[in-house]
Amino acid sequence: MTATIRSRGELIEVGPLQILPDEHLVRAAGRPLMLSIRELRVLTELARRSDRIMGREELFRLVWGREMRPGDRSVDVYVRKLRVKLCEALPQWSFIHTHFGFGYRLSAESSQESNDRFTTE
Amino acid sequence: MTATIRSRGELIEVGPLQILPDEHLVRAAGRPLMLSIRELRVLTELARRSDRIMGREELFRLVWGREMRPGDRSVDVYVRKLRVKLCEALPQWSFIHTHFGFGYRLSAESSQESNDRFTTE
DNA sequence: ACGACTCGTGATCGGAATGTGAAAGAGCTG
DNA sequence: CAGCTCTTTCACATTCCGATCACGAGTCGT
Repeated sequence: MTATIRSRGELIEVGPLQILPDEHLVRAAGRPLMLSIRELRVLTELARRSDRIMGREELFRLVWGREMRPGDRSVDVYVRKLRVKLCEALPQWSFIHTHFGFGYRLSAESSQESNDRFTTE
Repeated sequence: MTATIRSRGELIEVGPLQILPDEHLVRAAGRPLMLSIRELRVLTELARRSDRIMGREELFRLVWGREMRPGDRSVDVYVRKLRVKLCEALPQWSFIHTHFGFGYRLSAESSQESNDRFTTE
């Protein structure tokens, strides 16, 4: 293998994340992330609609290819798994944001720029 | 370079606020605001009639879908919640103005009248 | 100034939505 | 089969929201 990065197919960039769905590859600041198939699919669908809120049902339909049964927590579980791996790779960033009652939103936000409002103490 | 924001459905703009009711999303100077369902509904109804005074009863009817009982302070409470979040996001701006005895009015007014255009990265 | 009414604001409470860890099930490989 | 990884499901913990209350501050009429 050469060191040349040849990216075929779709490339989705969200902040320091590079997602190449067709190559089953995600890079966090250049470093490859080890994701399972489901994890990759969930992240990909979220990334395709980054900065927008995605309902659980919609996300489930896109990833699992069928309707979500009421009470199904699969989406939450995989969001959790992704958060853990993303936080391990890029601790100062947060990516998957919960919108209570609606769903999730993928946006690259660094903790540095968003935490400057608490000046007390 | 910001990617094109694909926004479907209604878009209401009030100064530096972008409200997308169908996406359950509000942007303050481009940054997403975390609002609850009720908060979003109240802000949306106010924004649909921006620069006009809206009575509590009318606002309550539109958001809650029923008649307001006398002494109900729900509208006030949610106006308060919205003010807090809007002020956190855009301290230089004031949006929800009280008209004593009548109701509230949504208008984007900047306290720094000079040159403070909101920066759009 | 006084009282009556309106509004601001923090607090509480129950229920619901979400976070989280782990067990159980399914599939794959040697 | 034995061991592994991934997926699904479950149970419990935690957080959040919405409704309401209480009290203080503000506003208006007299």
